[in-house]
Amino acid sequence: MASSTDDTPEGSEPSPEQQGRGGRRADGSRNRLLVIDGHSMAFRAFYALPPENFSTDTGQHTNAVYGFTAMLINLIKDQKPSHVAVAFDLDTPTFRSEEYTEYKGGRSKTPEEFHGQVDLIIKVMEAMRIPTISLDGYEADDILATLAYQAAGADWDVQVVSGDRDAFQLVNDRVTVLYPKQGVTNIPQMDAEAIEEKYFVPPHQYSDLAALVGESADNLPGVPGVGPKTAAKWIKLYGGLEGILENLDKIGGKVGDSLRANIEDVKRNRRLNRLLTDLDLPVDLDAMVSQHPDRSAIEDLFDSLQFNTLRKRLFDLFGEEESEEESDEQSAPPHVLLEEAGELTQWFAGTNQAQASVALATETTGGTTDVVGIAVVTSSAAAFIPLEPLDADAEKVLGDWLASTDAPKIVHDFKTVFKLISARGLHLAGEVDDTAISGYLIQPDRRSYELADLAQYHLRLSITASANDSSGQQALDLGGNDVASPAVVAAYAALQLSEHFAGQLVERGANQLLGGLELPLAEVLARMELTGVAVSVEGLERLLDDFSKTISAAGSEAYRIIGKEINLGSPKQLQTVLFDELELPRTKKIKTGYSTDADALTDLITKTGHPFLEQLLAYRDATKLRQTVEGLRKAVGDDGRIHTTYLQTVAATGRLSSTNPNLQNIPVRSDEGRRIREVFVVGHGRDGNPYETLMTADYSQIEMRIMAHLSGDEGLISAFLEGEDLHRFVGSHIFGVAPEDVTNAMRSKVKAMSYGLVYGLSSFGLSKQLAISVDEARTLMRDYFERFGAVRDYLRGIVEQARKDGFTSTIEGRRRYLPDLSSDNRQLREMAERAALNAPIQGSAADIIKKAMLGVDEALTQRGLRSRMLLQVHDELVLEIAKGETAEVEALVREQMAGAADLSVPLDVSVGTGASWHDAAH
DNA sequence: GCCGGAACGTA
DNA sequence: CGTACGTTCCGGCA
Repeated sequence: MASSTDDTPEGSEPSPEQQGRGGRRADGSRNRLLVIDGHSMAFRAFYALPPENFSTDTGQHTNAVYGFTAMLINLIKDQKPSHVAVAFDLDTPTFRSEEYTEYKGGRSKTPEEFHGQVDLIIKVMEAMRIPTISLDGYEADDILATLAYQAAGADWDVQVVSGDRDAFQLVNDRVTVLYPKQGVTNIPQMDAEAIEEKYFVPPHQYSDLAALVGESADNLPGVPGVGPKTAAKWIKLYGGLEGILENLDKIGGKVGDSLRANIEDVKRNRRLNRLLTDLDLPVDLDAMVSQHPDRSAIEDLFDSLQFNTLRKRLFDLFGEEESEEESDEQSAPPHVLLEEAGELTQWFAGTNQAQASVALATETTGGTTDVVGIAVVTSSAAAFIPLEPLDADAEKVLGDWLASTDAPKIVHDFKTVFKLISARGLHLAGEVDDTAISGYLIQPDRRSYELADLAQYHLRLSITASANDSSGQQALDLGGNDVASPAVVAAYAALQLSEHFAGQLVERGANQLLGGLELPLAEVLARMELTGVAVSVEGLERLLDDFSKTISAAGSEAYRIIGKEINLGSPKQLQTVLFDELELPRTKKIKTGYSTDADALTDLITKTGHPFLEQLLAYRDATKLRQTVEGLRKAVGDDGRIHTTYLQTVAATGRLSSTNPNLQNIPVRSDEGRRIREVFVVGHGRDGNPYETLMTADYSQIEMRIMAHLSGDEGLISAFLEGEDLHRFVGSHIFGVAPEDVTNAMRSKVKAMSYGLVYGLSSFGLSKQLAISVDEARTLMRDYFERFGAVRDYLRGIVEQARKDGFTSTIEGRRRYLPDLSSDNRQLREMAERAALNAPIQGSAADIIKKAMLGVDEALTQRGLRSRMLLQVHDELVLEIAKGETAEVEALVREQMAGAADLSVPLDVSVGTGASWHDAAH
């Protein structure tokens, strides 16, 4: 606890001008209370920051929360209060509104975007351990006044933060008001002098002045014709409002008449604007002592609010004490150093069969990361094995243990660990848990599965440095704890986490998903990543040239047309040219103005035919392609292959994602784009032997098949059983024509709708996509559901069930939690509903191809084939086929992919081969 | 230097 | 007012 706020300085020097011993801190300085009018400052923040720039991806606006929190952090930093509290109004009537029903009337309705933000601010305050106070029947201002009165009485300094001028009456030599001038960053201090300068009266008479002048914010009309100057003159002359009332008849002129005519209003104003200082508050001053934030609560909350910079600023503010406070928790369990074969053998024998958590100590130099040591922690022992140096015998003992399937291991991020140690020729097996994956299965929509984050969240355990980022200098010092400690801590944390997760995995029925699918898949993915895919560097360079030519041609033509050079990659500059200078019709509105995306531009072309648009689109296309190619060229490794990284814990539905580079979004839809697939080619083995061909194998219409299976719709199922063109089949039923009479237009409508259903498409969305009227779209959907009613029932049931359970499930039992299904924010709720429609389908497809990958890998290994899997693109696998293995591999791939799930419809797999990815497509 | 927004590639 | 991703560029802000 922060000792600086200890307010009982017993044993220390007594203060000279004691008014009460509570008024002093231990170091002799006065206590300083910061109290904030929550609502008024939340509103200020709300209007200072545009709501559209501050919202979570679930649609909750956070501008007021952000602004409020930022303001608070700044205030704490600048003012260094020893005590902090925030007061809020309640929605209930106050004595003011009871007396005067129009009180604060005439205010425009609270904007929709403000909704829910006060609750969030209160949550932030809880996480920051700052008391929030509200009192039935009273306003926040009265609470502020009471607190200011109490604190000043105890000889504290008080700062009242409020956007309400009534607070000025509280100012005295102990109390100042921080009154925001504009926004929430500019909050000047109003002391007695400042108030007198501005309103010509001392603070204790401000309320008299306000009663005369009126306060429009509170809907309190004053005396017409009387402004601050006149009011101040009277106040000075008669010593205050009381004196004025006694001398009413002496005041001459028109304003005097006006005053007499409105004197009841003035009296009422004065009654209403007097703040109460004698409330019975549920919290006393000592409870407001400034505390460190609840770190894990802040982490959770700021995660969901998507506040990243604020999080840092907040922790920086409390930074020093933080590390001190938690240093105990961060220390590694005591561990032994194992350096010789004998020591290793003995230690591992001692921990035989116990689940052992393994973590690496690594060192990164010039972009490459090397393993420098391995930490092993069990429930009863901990060891660290430095790899540099490690003699051959000892390395053999270690290698055998790591590779042993009989030695159960817990790892965090198995795939990365597997890849790192494989660079040293070591193999990792026997894994029984990967805490990153467990964490993901339990909570698939987390932002991060970093060990430190999970440990903090689930265990309230703080670990500072991750095992992976010991700095170079320390890493060399293998004798000390510098390298060992973070790795041992990491292994320790993973062990604790694994225990913590075990029960939850069982509860959720996720054990099979972990042990039977994700864990073995992690190793398959690791090998795919290590293998990489061969590319033709010359091919990439040729494309770079070609696309560059297109870019400069389209660019200069575009510049010629508009008569100047702008940055065609800047939507902002484009907006100026298109809508201000060329005066083209406005497109759909976006946050920053009007859209210039491809849809909007195409639309403009049909409307105006302006030649600039065509060049712009060509320029955009070509730059996008060049970017892709450029990214690929930079990613080619020394082995002439591109090694992507698959992320197994990112997509909330259970899909993989691919990064660095992303090989799951290589163009395929346009001719020019497909040229990029030509540079992905068949390559050589590590032994230098060439492979024979690439093979692609993909599921056709897997999502619609899953939809047919899950819904049990007889019509859809028979479509797949008959093996007919799905969209033609569906089209023939909806439009009531023979399959062969389904036109292309009909087919594409049906296709769009079928896929749209998987995403929770509305008739509005469908109409936009197909450029038809909403009416026509609605009819189309009605006909569709009339014919395939079980689909509609299924989709409805999904959302209902999910609302009841709180989650959706895939065919393998993978869950996605959707708490927003019961949100009272419509936008949030509808987003969650669409996610609920999609998650079981997209997720089941992910389950299926993951199972297929395990099957294919296993079959390849079992048959001793050299052919290998290279890529996965959601419903497609790319393999590299060794000489003479084409037929056998094709057969096994078909078998494994088709057999990966037992659905009520067949899983159709199409396979192609060729020298390039493009040629292998079918 | 960081971060959000816009745009666009894939399934 | 259609789900799930990753990357790049721009421009405002610190």
